[in-house]
Amino acid sequence: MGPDSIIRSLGALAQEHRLAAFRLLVQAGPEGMAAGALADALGIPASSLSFHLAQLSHAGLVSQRRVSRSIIYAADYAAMNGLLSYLTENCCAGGSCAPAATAERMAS
Amino acid sequence: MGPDSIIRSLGALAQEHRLAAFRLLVQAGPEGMAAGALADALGIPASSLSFHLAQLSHAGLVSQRRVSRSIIYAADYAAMNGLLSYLTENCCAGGSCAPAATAERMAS
DNA sequence: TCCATGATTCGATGATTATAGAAATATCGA
DNA sequence: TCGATATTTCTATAATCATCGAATCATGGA
Repeated sequence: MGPDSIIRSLGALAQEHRLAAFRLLVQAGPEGMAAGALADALGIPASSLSFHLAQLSHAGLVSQRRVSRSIIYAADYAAMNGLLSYLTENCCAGGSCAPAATAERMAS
Repeated sequence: MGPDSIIRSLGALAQEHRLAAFRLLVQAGPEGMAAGALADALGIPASSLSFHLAQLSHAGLVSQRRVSRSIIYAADYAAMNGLLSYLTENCCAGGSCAPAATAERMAS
């Protein structure tokens, strides 16, 4: 996971609607959510959402599969893992800013 | 740390020169680095770097202090911690994509 | 085949971001 | 005070990004 891919991922999440969409997909779990359901939940036009989903997809943060007429999007946990790993290893002075929440979860 | 601040932080890091600058600052440690030294290391004009540092600063990811004629920038580990915490808690389905690297570091 | 549905692509527009030289500001030493 | 140094602010320009209606594409049912 090179800096280029990291920058694409960061850029993909650095936008109100895309961050919200990704959070919804994470909540939705591996089942994912149809594009239409996402557009409804976010209250934005389908064509706008499609633009944003394309960026998340290009960054590798979401996967998509067609089920009948719907296209179902799902968060890619491995990609998110890669992003967090990069940030932790390269932007954190040897873990000195590893989130406490993660530490706690790891300990339990 | 609300979504607004998170988006600013993500956007601040989602750029080649800014990500590189932030990584250098993390490597530099709490002592930080002068703006000029950063510009040299990155090979970009001072005015361009100043623009980028302003964004990192606005996002709260770096602090600055004047020492004689130089302005020394330093990474803000607490802010980075906040960003990682948010991503882990809101974009990670209950820690299912917590980076292994963090887990290992926590265990040692 | 024809129509309705779910979604993407196209196209135009406005907004934001990146770049970098020139000018301005702040500090220090002579 | 004057000049040199370190940095930022100003200004203009180019490039990228966001929005959304209209047109298009894919699928399934009558």
